[in-house]
Amino acid sequence: MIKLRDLEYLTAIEQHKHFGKAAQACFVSQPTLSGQLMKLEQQLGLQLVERHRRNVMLTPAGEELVKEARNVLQAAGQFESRAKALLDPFAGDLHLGLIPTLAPYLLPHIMADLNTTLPNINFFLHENQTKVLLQQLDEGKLDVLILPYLAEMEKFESYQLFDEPLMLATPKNHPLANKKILSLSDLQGEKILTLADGHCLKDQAMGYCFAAGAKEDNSFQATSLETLRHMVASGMGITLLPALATQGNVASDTIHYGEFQAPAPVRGISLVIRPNYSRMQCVRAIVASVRKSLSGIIS
Amino acid sequence: MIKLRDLEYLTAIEQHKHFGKAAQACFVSQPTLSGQLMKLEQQLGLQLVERHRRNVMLTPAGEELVKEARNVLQAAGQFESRAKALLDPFAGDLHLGLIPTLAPYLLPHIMADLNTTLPNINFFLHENQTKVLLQQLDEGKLDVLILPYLAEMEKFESYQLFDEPLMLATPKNHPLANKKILSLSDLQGEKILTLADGHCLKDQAMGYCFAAGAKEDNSFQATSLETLRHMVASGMGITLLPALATQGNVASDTIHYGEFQAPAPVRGISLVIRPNYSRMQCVRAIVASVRKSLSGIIS
DNA sequence: CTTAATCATAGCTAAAGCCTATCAATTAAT
DNA sequence: ATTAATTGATAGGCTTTAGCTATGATTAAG
Repeated sequence: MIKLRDLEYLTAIEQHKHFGKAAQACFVSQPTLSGQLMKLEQQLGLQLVERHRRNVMLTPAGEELVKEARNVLQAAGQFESRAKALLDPFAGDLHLGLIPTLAPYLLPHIMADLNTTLPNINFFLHENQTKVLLQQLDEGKLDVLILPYLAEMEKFESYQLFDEPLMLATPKNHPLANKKILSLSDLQGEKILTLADGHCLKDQAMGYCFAAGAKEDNSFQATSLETLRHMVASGMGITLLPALATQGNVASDTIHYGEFQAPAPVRGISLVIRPNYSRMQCVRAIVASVRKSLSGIIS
Repeated sequence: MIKLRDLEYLTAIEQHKHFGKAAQACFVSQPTLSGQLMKLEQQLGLQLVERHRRNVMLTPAGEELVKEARNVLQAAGQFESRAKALLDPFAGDLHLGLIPTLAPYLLPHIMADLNTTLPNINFFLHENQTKVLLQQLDEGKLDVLILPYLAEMEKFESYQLFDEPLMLATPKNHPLANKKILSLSDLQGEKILTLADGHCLKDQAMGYCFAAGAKEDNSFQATSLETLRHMVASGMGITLLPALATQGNVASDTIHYGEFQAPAPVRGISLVIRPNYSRMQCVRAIVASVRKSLSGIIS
């Protein structure tokens, strides 16, 4: 296998037409350069340099190969400079995955600060259900997930970001809308509107509801939180909504969002990465940024 | 300095996503590839590979650098294949220098065989006076000279090709034209037409003439052999012409070419190269070819 | 004839690449 | 659940090689 150093020696010879000066330019001794060049010639099986006391000159083959050598060295230089450019741990593309019940309500709160603290990161946002996100994370298509932590994620590495309370969404005229102090047990006997299968929010919310003695309203399954919200607004039932989705006074004239007393149902939002993920500095910065952004919004 | 082998390891990892298989593809052991790749990462200061038991994947930086690495390796491959193509010692360009008093008369005899025996050599023909040719040979602008050997060429390497006799060119009606047996001493008292200064033929011919007691005709100096020949044809004098220039019956109706008896004046035509010239096989082939071509023409 | 310049040679050292053997962690299977 | 197999990392040792200094040989120049 050819060696880059030898190509440097060859081009130096071409440049200086003098072994001593060429060696000096390569920061090696003259015998070293002489020897390596001879080895190169031997390896290639052809003479590259005509050696005369007063006048070193390249053979035609040498001239030809110097051109090729310069190409190789230039490519190698580009490799190194590209590597140097990639050295900045806070630069490059980063693919962030979020679930649909979180993305539209969380992103407005966090993107501004993320773009400020990591100005050289290009964020690509991917919205998908948990199962898909985990698959894509594992495959390397995604770098970072932000979603409710589940036990099945233990093979990954995760950082707790914040606990998002689940609020009770009821029509304004619903009996529970007036209850000052709300507890899960108040749900006993209620029928709860739910999201479609596959949304982890459904599983989580219904987990709390079942435990409290509520039932799923099987007559309907919403495919998005907004659909769910509109169903509540039109008086078709009640449901649990994550706190971030209740902010901004959306439909606040027709829907009442009730807060449960402790222990309130929550979903623990975490940042999830592959173990050994290469850009830990970046991850730490994201964790810090998101926690900071959320600190004023969710206790 | 980056090493090409490391780039091969990197691209192999990218291809196989598996250390063992990548190592096998590179014909090294798995620990070797692992270690070298780690060293490369350390050297660049950035992680290129995410290592998982089931699933090796490249980091974004790794993906970027694999592209660069392939560029480098491709350039290196081109270097090697170019070197291989240059291996043929009987191929490539060859710059041949000849003097004006030889080139037009010799080349027709030798080029056919040269092109046959060295079909992959491109001959470039350069016509100049000896001094210029030697200078250009020394500078590497020329590869091979064919000219009369002079003592000042001893710093070069030379191969005797043939001895070219000098003939006496006289007008048909000149007294010496009828002499059957011609010797140098017959020139005593004659005035000899000569070439311009700088042509080595002048020095050689006049050397013989002076020794024989002839004189230079200072009233005129020809700038080419053809001019000289025409001057003889028009009866302006006599001169010595190299044998090859007298062949083909040029102006044979007005000029008589007389052959000297032994020891006849000759010029020894040699092939001259730099010592250590790289294409000796080629040179030997040329020497053999020229000798062969001339064998039937000049004893 | 001597001096200076220049490339090659000799002998040595230190580093680097590579190997085998083994470990540790994970996955798959009995 | 325990065992077997897979896979990348680690340890230790061997061999090659790139590099050095010192010196030699040859040529050009004063």
